[in-house]
Amino acid sequence: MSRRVDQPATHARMQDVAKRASVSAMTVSRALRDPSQVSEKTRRRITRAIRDVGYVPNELAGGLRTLNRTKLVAAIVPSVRNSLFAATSQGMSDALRAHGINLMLGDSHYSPDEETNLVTAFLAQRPCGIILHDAVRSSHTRKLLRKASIPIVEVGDLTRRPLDMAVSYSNFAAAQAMTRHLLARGYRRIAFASLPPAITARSAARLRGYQAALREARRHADPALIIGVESGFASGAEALVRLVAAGADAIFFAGDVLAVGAALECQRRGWSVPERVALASFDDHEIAAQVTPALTALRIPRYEIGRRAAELILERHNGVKHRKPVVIDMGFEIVARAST
Amino acid sequence: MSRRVDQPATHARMQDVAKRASVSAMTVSRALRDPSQVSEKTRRRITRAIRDVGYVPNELAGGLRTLNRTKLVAAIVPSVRNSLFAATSQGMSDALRAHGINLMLGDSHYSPDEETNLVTAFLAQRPCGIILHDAVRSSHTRKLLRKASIPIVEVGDLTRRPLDMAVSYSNFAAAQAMTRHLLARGYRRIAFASLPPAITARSAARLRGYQAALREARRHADPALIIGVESGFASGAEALVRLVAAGADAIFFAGDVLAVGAALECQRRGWSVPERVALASFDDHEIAAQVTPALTALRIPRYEIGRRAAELILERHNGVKHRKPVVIDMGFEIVARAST
DNA sequence: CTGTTAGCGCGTTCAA
DNA sequence: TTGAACGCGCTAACAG
Repeated sequence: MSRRVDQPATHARMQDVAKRASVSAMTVSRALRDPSQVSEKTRRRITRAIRDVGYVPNELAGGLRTLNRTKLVAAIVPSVRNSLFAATSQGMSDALRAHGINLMLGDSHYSPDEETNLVTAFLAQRPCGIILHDAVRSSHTRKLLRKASIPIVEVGDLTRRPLDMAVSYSNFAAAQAMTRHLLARGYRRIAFASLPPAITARSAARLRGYQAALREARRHADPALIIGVESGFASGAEALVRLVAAGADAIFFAGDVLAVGAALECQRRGWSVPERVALASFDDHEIAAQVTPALTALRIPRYEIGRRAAELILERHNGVKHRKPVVIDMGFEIVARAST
Repeated sequence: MSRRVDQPATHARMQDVAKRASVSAMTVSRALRDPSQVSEKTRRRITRAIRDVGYVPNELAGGLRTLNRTKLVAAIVPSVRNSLFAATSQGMSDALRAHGINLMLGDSHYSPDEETNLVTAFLAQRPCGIILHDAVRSSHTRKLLRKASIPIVEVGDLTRRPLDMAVSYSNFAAAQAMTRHLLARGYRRIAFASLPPAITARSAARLRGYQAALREARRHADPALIIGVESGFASGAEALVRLVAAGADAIFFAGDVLAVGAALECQRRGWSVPERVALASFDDHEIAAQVTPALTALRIPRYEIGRRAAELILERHNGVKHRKPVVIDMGFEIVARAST
């Protein structure tokens, strides 16, 4: 060992491998990145030496030298544990892993400020790409992102002017489609319950979709039938009671598991669905199909969105030139079930 | 700019900031890491210059220089999207963020081989700590982990001999406690349904806990009442039917959302719970409390486990010497509800 | 309080 | 096919 004594134990360096294989570090480097440049015999000695000393290449140093970038893609979602965003994260993770790139994941707790801080913290790690669920508000941060000149994908909603690229479904179109579905089924007093302002941008787009559908049908949106509620099953149950009291004959729950909470509350109260009130859900959680009656829901391709977003970054990484701006609409689907 | 022309745009360097503020790079470095060492006036110039050029410190280079480590903690869970593991990931993420450290997250898809590959890929990034949900089997990989000489925390189960540290609940004790609960309620033919072999280690520990409780009560475990099933609501429903047919008067679902699936199936069939059959769940999913009747469940502090695991890494990082081996039992709780 | 020198581990470039 | 020198961006150690 040429290393200084008194040093805490650390990883073996390429140099250590080289010494053991009686070659130079350079040859080890080549053997790892393009084995064809190294003779069979030398290669075998090196491979052995790598195992012997337990060498793990230092991507930190390598990244600094080559691109000043790590083989990491950073992603920011509103919540790590929320199963909807987790599905998207899974899509990213799977696609990236297949190409030897790893995922750096953080969440904003639905706070624009935290998101801003996280962006900076992530950029400091020099990722080779970044995926943002929500649009970044701070103009300084947007500037930093552009300056980073790495591929950026936004996935929370379709946007006309992405920072760089966007992969999503349209919150507006999805809400509009579900409202049309309810109108087509003959419901006249369709209520809309969505999450609180924290996620304004998306909630607002959904509300506009709902209103647009009503307008098309020459119907007036009764303000008493539009409410914002907290997340969670219990909130769904509460919203149900309030909206039925306000005369709703159908409720479109535009977020989280609200619709499931409402469905379970109907069971407890013995309210028949959809006779007394019809229920529709924004996301098709696995549980939505299991309650009685099964819930009509929008199926959003969340996993696929994550996968596609990661693929875009990989493509760019491999030199593919996209004609900017790239905006990919991954669509959605209405799964009509017994609740409407 | 001193940078070579023809170079693709890239981040500003500390040098660029220094030039703009008419100081040396070293002063910029100090202003960032210990502002008290720099005069007020200089500091202001530097702060301004940083904003002007949109400088984001390069942790890649800094990490290489200081510790040969990034400010990243790597974590490997069986599945990114599964809400149970996601809760643990959230705990890690929150605790780390509070200390300016980021999370590198990957999943093994429940495969020991993929986990092994991922460990190597992660170590190559030189994280300052690593959190593993499942115990690493490959002895070569275990060797690499030890050689990395970074804090390692295992969180999937309590173990006698952790690689380094462990934070978890005891799968054995939890299953034993729930089985005792069912015995105390007077059930005589208690069935056990758990997930398939992929997660053997934990499933096996749970099975042993179940068997131990029966033995204590001088009861024989009827092999017909012990089954392994796939994950998902539908599997829970199927298992319910099979086990009731086999004469079970209580079923302990030792994994995933099986118990919820069974509860919903009981509703559909009009089977009264717990009269016809009692149901108990391993994890206290939010939905477990919402179905009718509400499910008795084990409350596992998954978020807290993630948080504590991250904290252990941070402590070690800050020089705290733990008396090895560190094994922290975070316990569990039985939430008795109407289903038993 | 501020600047200079040197080098973290690797890969590019050039020479042998 | 292999090796030596240099530098990626930053910071520890030492000077001034």
